Amino acid sequence: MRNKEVSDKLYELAEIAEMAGENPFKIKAYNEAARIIENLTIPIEDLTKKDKLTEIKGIGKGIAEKIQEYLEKGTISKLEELKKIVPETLLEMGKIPGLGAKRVKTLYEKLNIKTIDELKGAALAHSISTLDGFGEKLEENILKSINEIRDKRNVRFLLGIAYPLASEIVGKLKENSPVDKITVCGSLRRMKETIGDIDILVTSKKSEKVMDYFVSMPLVKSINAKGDTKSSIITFEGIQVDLRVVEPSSYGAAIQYFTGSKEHNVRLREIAIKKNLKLNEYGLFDIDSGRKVGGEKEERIYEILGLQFIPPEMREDRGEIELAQRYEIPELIKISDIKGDFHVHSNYSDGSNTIEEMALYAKSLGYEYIVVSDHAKALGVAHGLSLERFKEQKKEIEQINKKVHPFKVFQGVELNILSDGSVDFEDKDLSFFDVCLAGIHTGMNQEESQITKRVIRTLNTKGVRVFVHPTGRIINGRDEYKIDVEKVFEEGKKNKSVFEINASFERLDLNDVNSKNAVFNYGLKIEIGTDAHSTNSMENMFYGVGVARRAWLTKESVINTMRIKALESYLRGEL
DNA sequence: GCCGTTTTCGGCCCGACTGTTTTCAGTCG
Repeated sequence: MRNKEVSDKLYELAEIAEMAGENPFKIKAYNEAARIIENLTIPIEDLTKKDKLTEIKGIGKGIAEKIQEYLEKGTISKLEELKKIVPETLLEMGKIPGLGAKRVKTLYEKLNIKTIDELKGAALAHSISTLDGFGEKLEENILKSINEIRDKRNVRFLLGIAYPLASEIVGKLKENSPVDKITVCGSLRRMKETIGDIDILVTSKKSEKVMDYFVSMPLVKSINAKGDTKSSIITFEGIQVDLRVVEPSSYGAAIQYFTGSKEHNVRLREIAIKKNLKLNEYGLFDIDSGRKVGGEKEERIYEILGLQFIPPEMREDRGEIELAQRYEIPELIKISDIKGDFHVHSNYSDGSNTIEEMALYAKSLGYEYIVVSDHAKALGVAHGLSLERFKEQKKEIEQINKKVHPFKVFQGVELNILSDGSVDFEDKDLSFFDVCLAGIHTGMNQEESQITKRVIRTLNTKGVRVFVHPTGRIINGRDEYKIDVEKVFEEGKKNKSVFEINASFERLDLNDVNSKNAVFNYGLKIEIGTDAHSTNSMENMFYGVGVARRAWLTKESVINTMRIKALESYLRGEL
């Protein structure tokens, strides 16, 4: 699947075309096409072969030809031509806050500035402020930004770090300041795997008091801004938190606006225009009369636009708007649908709690079961267990199950997919377990064909049912290993394999796009497991459900929404 | 460059902020 590659190429084309001063709407079209392909779940090369590219909305004749050219020759002639006019180093300059395509172009044309170093030199020599439209202030800001860009590097925080922090702040604001309504918006509300900053929206009759308290919270490291309607702080973790106070009559519109995504909002405003309405963060207005027709409630905005309400997690303009127009938004899976955690560890391997402690904690979360899936022997660093140890474990589990009945501990195992695709134990021994999970823990640097081949061999091993953390990525830490997910899904379909959404917030693997692909294009089933190594980590289930919701999944696609009896039948292959 | 329940031509989201400006361009989200 070469979608990512093609979409990156189109983004690059858009960036360079912008620097070259091409028609802004052409650039918009390139960016739009890139984004669509990025989120596409079918391989772009298949569509190209079947000559079906232009059937995708947003891809016309021109871009289709460019994609075809790229897939065949590895280059796009238009892009190569632009590169001759625009030095690629200008793209780096464009990333400096305050410098966009227009200013970069002017700097290049008038002062022949091509690199950040040259830019710094020019700023220090005060030659930038001599240009029309450039002033001393801008020159100063450019210098400041150049110094900042080196340590900033667009940091995004993990959902699992930002979410608890946001909840804590909301709790404090409710408790200690006169807020009426309060909602967390932005990518956090959409449960995106990483978060740029935290946006909190409130209504209040005494906004100064809310702001005073907000900037004085103990977790505040520094204050960026403090005003009547907006304040902004940085916490000790380095996360920026923005707080906005809005009028109650605009609250719904503001929530909608600040939840995004940007692309989703753009589509909504386009729909509004067609209905002779204007949508902004203050409300929905009739264009002719200027009269406000909505804004207090978010649901009402969707309703007036002729749309079914769209859950925040779906708001990425990946087809959810079309679905809402047909009133076909599915009933997404909820945390309360989860009946058990499918992937936890105990102190038999590298977990820190006993099986019984894990079981009791799971019970307190309202679960009916857990699958204890300790590491098998090949993973020495995690105290992987021999078959003999698993037999001892089985005895203990039987004892615990008597105690915690009707709650049930299933005995699973997390097998290692070894470099040749075999696993820790022989095939005949796998039936010993209630369920066998398998994952890659070593040999992650192999070539794509090799990794894909070994996973396929494992999926074809009788007894192995679940493929855990299928792409191996650690967010902000390690890239996915090279694996042909399409081939693996295809093979999974033949073997009725289950794929994991690993709910550990450093992994969230499968991610939203892959999960959606697995379920909607291959009919695969998903298991959500926290991979918890201690009782508390079982709370991360919430993030896994977030990924599932972003993938549009209903509870029917997720096997650990089943009750015990149904799951037992399913694991026996009866369902 | 894309698109069409008024359109195959003429549109293409919206507002805030900043800095440079006496009415606006550029950038950003």
